[in-house]
Amino acid sequence: MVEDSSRIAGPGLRADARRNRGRILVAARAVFAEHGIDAPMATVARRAGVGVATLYRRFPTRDALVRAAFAQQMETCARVLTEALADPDPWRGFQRLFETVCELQRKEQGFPAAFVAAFPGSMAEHTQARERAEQDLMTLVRRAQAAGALRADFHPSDLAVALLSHCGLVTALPHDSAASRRLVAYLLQSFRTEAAHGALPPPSALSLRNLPLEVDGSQRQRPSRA
Amino acid sequence: MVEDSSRIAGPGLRADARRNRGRILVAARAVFAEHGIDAPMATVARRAGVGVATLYRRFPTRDALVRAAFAQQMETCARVLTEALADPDPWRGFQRLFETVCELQRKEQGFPAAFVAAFPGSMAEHTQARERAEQDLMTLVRRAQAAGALRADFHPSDLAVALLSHCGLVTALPHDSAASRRLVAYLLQSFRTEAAHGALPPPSALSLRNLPLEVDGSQRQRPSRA
DNA sequence: TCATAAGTGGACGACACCGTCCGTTTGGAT
DNA sequence: ATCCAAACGGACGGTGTCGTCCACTTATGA
Repeated sequence: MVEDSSRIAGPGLRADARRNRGRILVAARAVFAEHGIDAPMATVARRAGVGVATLYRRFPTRDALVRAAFAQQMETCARVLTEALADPDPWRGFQRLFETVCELQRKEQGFPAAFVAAFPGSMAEHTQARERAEQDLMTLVRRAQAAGALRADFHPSDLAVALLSHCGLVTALPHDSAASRRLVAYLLQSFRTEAAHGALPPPSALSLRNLPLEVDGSQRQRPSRA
Repeated sequence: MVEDSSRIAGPGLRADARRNRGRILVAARAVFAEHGIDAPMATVARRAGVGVATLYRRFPTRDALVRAAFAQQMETCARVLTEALADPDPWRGFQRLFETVCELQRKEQGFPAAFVAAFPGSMAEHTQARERAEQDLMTLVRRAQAAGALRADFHPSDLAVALLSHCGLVTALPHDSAASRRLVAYLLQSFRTEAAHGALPPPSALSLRNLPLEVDGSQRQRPSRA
């Protein structure tokens, strides 16, 4: 533990540079949460109190910034998976894993978009960590199934499906945590073996006509433009 | 039925104008499906074989274009709801409603984004239709609950939650219909009273490391920018 | 056939974001 | 105290989208 905050916020950097790097990451999370994952780089820079050049020098591409900004959350996910694996009750581990990741997505507003965007190729560095994670997940799933708690036809990819759909929900309704909780509860119940139809969290206040979204032109989109 | 295609494609318009209007709507659906809901207006115009001015004259805002482009799908949703209400078996009606809307979201690629974007305020014109839809939905839900098929603590807003999360999923994985089907099946099962854990459709090919998404800068986002 | 109003298309100015270049400032080692 | 490489910030040219304006074309009714 010789290098302390150095590792998280950049080693071999001059003191001021390291400080700025940290500020940028904080600002990035805030801005991404507020304006979506592709807010102008300049906005992040301004919020961090640095010039654009500094931002670009530290993070050459938006992708690099996004990844760095949410690396901590990604690590949390991995840690939670490890903890889940360590739980003597595999179903409880599985449940906590899912609930915790969803809670993270709900709370860290910019995270869901980053989460979805992070799945793709690139991220070559993390490939190994990912492979490990996938192994762990498979083990957890098998154990929970062997314990008779997780339905036998549950497939590990179902977790990704569930997490991605939850991402979509919290992106559409960033402030309706009731909705998120409901979805999580429903999904967990459908993953269980027995229809242990327990009590659900309270429903969302959502109705077909009252939805807290704006309509202005700029909206969520997909890949390239033209 | 005096005015025929006039109503769908613009009344009181000159013949050529009406034709162009139709072309624009077709082009818009295609472009939105391919490039996301905020592809450049010029792209739509080019694809439709008209000038930008024509596009803007007919649809002053992107929002108007989106709404018009997917009005048909919205109407389909409403029709399906009516059909569901007419089904003697309320649970089957409910199930078909959910499955059909999800199928529509899956097939009409641009539709999910439009669906999410359409919920918000504006749309004042359709408010009445919406209120009607909400009434119908509540009736359907109550009937299905009375029949003992839909769990008693199901809340109408849960349908919106389910649909929105499904939107998120198909937006993230536009080509993985297996994932969509799985989610639909899981949700329907968790809505049922008895844990009639029937067979699920085949799982998605999704894994933690292999995901068919791109990473380039332009990404899904939320409302305003700065 | 003709008159004309409705319709059309592309050029154009305004604007926002991107990412780099460069002159200035500053941390930290001697 | 001095020095310089590292770090900084803002200005700037490039690019792409928006939405309007206007001169030209065409459908339609007399």
